[in-house]
Amino acid sequence: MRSQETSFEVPASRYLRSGQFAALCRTTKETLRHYRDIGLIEPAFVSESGYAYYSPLQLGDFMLVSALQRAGSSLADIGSYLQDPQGDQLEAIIAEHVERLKVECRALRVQQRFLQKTLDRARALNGWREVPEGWRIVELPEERFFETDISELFAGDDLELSMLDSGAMNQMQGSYRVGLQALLDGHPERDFHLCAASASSGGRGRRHVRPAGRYFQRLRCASIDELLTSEGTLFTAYLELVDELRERGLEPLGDLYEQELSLYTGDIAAAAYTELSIRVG
Amino acid sequence: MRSQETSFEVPASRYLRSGQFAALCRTTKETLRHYRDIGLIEPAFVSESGYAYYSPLQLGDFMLVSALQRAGSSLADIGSYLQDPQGDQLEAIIAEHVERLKVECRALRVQQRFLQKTLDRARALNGWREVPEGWRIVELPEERFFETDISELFAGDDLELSMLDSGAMNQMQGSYRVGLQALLDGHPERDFHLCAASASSGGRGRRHVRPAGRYFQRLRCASIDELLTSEGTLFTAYLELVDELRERGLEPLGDLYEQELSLYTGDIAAAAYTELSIRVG
DNA sequence: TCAACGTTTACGTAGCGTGATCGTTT
DNA sequence: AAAACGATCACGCTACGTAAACGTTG
Repeated sequence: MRSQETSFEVPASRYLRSGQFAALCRTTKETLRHYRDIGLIEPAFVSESGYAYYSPLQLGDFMLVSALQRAGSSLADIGSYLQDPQGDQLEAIIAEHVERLKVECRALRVQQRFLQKTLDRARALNGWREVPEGWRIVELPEERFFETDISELFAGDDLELSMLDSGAMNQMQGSYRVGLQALLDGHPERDFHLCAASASSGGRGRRHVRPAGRYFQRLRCASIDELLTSEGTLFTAYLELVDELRERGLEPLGDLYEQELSLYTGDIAAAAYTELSIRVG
Repeated sequence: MRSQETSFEVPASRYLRSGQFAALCRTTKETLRHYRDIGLIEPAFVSESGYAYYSPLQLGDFMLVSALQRAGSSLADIGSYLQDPQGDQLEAIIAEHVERLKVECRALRVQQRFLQKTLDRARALNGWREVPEGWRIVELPEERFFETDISELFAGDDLELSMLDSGAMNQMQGSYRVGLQALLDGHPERDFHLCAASASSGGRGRRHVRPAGRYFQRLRCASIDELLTSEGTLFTAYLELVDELRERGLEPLGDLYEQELSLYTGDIAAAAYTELSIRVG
């Protein structure tokens, strides 16, 4: 347990065996062994019995490798960069990868927001299980968001897909607002808005505030078939909602909000759940 | 090019072929095909000729899949979750993965800082190429950082490794401060500090400000052998620096700062570069 | 008719994980 | 002497990528 070819005594206590070093790097022995096999990170020395010993300083090497790896380099590439650590090549590579990591970090935050929203919708849909009647009255706090007027979409003949390109990430979860007056007039399509809690910088949406208050809330289950076929009568469900309100002696006091609750849209015939909310007296 | 079994006419223009949908998802056709093979994301319908058509709505599915995947799920698991989108299982899974993404996002930022620092060090080391004399006088701005007193480490017999466990990430890049008086007394080890620009919340380090001014800067190249063997004379290089200053008629006016510039520590015999800075009149 | 695009099949690849078997350290 | 740890070898696995051969669309 002592280095043979070096000129000095190695204080053994300062070196780590593969398992310990793996724990320090928060990885496994096998990964370290793989790196040895391809000549990426060699142990500081190897004992006569074949045990590999690493210096704690080599944690820096491992961090460099794993950072470059997550930034998209192959282990082979990383190995060749490390052959000449002083070269400009490594410098350029790192500079590029710092940028990539920034981008990936932003993407991660977007994905996290997406999952959080999906989770919220799943919980909301689960919540409706305890309301077999399909409606309820709830107190909602004030909420602020950005919105885009998409009334024009219903004027033309076919759906404009270009909007999916930019900002599609945040707007995939459908969330809509219909102006109260247009709703009462029987023409919801004339004041129809897409709501998004996108980043404050994104898009040219306008701010909107949904006031706090008592809301009549209703679960709506619409098949995609219905949505695709009912060209003229796309909004009948909205109009029926107004009738339903009056039957119960409730007066609509504000705009109508619709929130998608569906999770999986792969099956084209699957049901699409949405939550309708409208402020009442 | 018309769906056979559905009861309504499909407006073909609203569906995307595999390549288009792949572009929308920012992935490749092959990935989509793989997902078809394992039954993860099926196309909305398949034409008689065998072409797969996807609905733009399915972008949501793809995003859910890729978000869960990056959070650590296998495609097989994701597939079984999606079998029952309403179940509590998916809800629990997502909740867990939101947490994992948060953690990974923090780790990514740490890795990015690490790469940035590595890049800075590489550039600094490259900069010394144009200074063959090995020293120069530079103007440095004020800099603030946190530091930990590690004088005790040099009192005991062997190096304390426990500090590597917590906060090792930010402290791997060696950056040290030696008090001027201790330096002039010939005992640098009595006032020795580890500097780290860690997150403001991290650790119980104390703040320190390096004042702006004219600094005498010197590149030092020490072999790891030297660092490991020279138990008592670990700091001779510091003391020689003070002599060197006086020979040039310069008076040391502040603490000594040492900054690691080495990139690759894997080879035990490799040289370790550090940059010494001390304020002068 | 041609370019661009699509599908299927078969096989290849990177970065490890998983035993099984054996030796080492404490 | 036992339990924990480590090494080596061979094979397996996931999530795709690639090449070939051929059909489809505009």
